[in-house]
Amino acid sequence: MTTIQDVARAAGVAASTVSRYLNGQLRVSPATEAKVLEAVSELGYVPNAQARNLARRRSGVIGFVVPEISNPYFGTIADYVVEAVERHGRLVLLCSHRSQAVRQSSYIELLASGAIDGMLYLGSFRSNERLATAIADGLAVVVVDEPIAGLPPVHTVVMDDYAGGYQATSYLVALGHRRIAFVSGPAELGSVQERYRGYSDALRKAGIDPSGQLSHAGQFTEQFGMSVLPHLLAAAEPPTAAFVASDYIALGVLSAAETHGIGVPEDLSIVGFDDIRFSQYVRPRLTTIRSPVDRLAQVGVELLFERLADPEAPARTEVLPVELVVRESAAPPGGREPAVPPAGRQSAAPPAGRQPAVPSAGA
Amino acid sequence: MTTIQDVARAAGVAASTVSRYLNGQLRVSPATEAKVLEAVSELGYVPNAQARNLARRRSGVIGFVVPEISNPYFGTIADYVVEAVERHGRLVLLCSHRSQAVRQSSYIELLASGAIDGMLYLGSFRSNERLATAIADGLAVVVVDEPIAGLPPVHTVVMDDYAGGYQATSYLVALGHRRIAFVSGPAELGSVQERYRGYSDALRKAGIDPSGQLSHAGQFTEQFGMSVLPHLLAAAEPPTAAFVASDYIALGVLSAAETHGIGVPEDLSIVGFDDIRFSQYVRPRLTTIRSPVDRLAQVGVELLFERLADPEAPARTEVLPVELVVRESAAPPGGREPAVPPAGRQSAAPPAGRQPAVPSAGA
DNA sequence: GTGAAAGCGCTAACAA
DNA sequence: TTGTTAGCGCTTTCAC
Repeated sequence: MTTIQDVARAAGVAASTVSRYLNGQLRVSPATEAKVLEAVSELGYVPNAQARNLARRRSGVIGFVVPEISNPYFGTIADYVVEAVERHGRLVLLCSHRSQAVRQSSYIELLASGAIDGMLYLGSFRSNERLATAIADGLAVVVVDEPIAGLPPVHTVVMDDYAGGYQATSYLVALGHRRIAFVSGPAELGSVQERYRGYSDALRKAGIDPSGQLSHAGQFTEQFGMSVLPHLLAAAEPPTAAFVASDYIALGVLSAAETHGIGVPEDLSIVGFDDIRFSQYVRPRLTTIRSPVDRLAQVGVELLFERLADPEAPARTEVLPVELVVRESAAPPGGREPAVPPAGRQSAAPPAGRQPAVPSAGA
Repeated sequence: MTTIQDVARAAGVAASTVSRYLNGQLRVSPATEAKVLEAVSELGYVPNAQARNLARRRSGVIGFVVPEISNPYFGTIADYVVEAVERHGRLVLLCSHRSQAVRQSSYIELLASGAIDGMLYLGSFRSNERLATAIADGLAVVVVDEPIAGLPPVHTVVMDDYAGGYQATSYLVALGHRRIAFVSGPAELGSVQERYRGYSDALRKAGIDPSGQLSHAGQFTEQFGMSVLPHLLAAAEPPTAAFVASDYIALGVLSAAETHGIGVPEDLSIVGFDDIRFSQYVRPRLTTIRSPVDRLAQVGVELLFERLADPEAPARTEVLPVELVVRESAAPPGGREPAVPPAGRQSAAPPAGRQPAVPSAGA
């Protein structure tokens, strides 16, 4: 291994000169520059990352904590995170929730030990006490995608789940549906609650009582979607539509519908959430709410670097707008012609966003 | 930040004692142990990773280089990689091919700089000169999933693509098909070529000339699958089956088939490759070759740690067995009843594996 | 079993 | 512009 000393010696200058030149902190004389450059390429010098990090008191690494990277929704975010982080000249350490580091909550130690400079946290739990402690201790973390309850003020980026729920439901209402089920992931999650709130408000606005509707909460999996369909069909008055607040679940519902001989959208309209890649390949193509995962990652990374640059700045929360993507899985009840022209992407007059905890609601 | 010196002082011992005790290199007297332990928890001491790494001359981090983590096939591997690496007490640095670090080939520098101790390389190129140089320079890398041409001897883990191609094709032949198309990803990839070789040999064994069959190579995407179907249908004598050497492509073919009114498997049988998660949710459920991604990751990580422990050991190549998973997308031609009972998973007498470059072939 | 001391390779004052 | 001098916090000989 060749060190900066070797280079300095070969170039006939001091190590600090080499260091500063290589770090662009110094305009050196052309002569020195030439000598240093030659020595570097001659010796094939590559600065030692550990030594540099020790001296700089940072690691140059950002941790990305995520439930499971095999889920393409998270994987897509990861790709954008890597891209954004590396644009900042740093690297990404991957921590699956399934993994040791996270299970033992030792990802907090990753921060404490300086192995990572900051952390993008994407959790699928309602709350996380150790995370709360870490944030309170001043560790640099940005919460992403799923709001975590009970945390000290912290930079956060989430989708506008409320607006998404509102748009999806309004669209179904506009198509003429009156019995619209709500199917979603774990009921304790903030994102799920927001989507439900949007759904409820859209129903109320149409004079429909949300409490009279079918509602099922489970996991964000196809399996849950498949298992939930029979429950929908078994109702005294089965719904003619469902707002399925996750494309994964929606794909399962679609699959089960085919098995049960239920036509989509003739017998059952479905609007999903997320717009994962597969949603445009299934039949019928899934009408869904597109959430901007690219923005989520970019904004998350930006906030983290802001936090790193200014630990004192007040915590911000960014709520990213979503949009309805009209495809084939929703139509007027009974297979009638569309009452509303579903031309391209459109939004059904979304309300302002997540913030208004109590938007204009009818009984 | 509390340092090991602080702990030593508080415990009334030397820093080296604390260090050795904490690293389990030393049995200390109960009295010292108690004092050290108390000081540690009292002060909330967490060792500084940079300093430790500098002294130890390692980073404790393994790099995982991958085309794009949003692809669930790779994402699944990543989950297993993280798990296996953390079992070894190390961490995983994620490098997408799309990312800066990899595009500039500077992931080589990650190794040279000591930012990572070793690298799991998953590439989707036929060859990579800089990688070859790095390996020749003695950097610790293990090539995974896709063989790379022109590399010095290096630990490698791949699927038994040849056997997979052979099994898939034999199965279609056994069902009674005689016109079996081959659809796959980039023709220059070693894995694709192996699958084709298995396909060809299986055909020859059945007395079918592979050169008389339709063959299309493209990308590993649904889009390519959708675009390829019309070419299949346009043939003078359209194939009654296709070995689609990637589930992604197969999903696209399935989707296009529905659009074109082609029944699967009645009009066209399809066998995929990989057995990605979605393959069991599409209709018809995809009959495919399951490749053991969990094993791939585990073995890859094992080999890397072997390499780290013994840089001199000769390079090994592990070829992982695959298996046919029979579901619904393949049936006898013309929708007749199965000529072969497709009970559960079964394999159609796979030949030995990848190694025999020229297995028993009939004209 | 324990301590003192010498680095690991780099950066960052402070001088010159 | 360049060199000198201290460390960064930990591990690891080598004595005791």
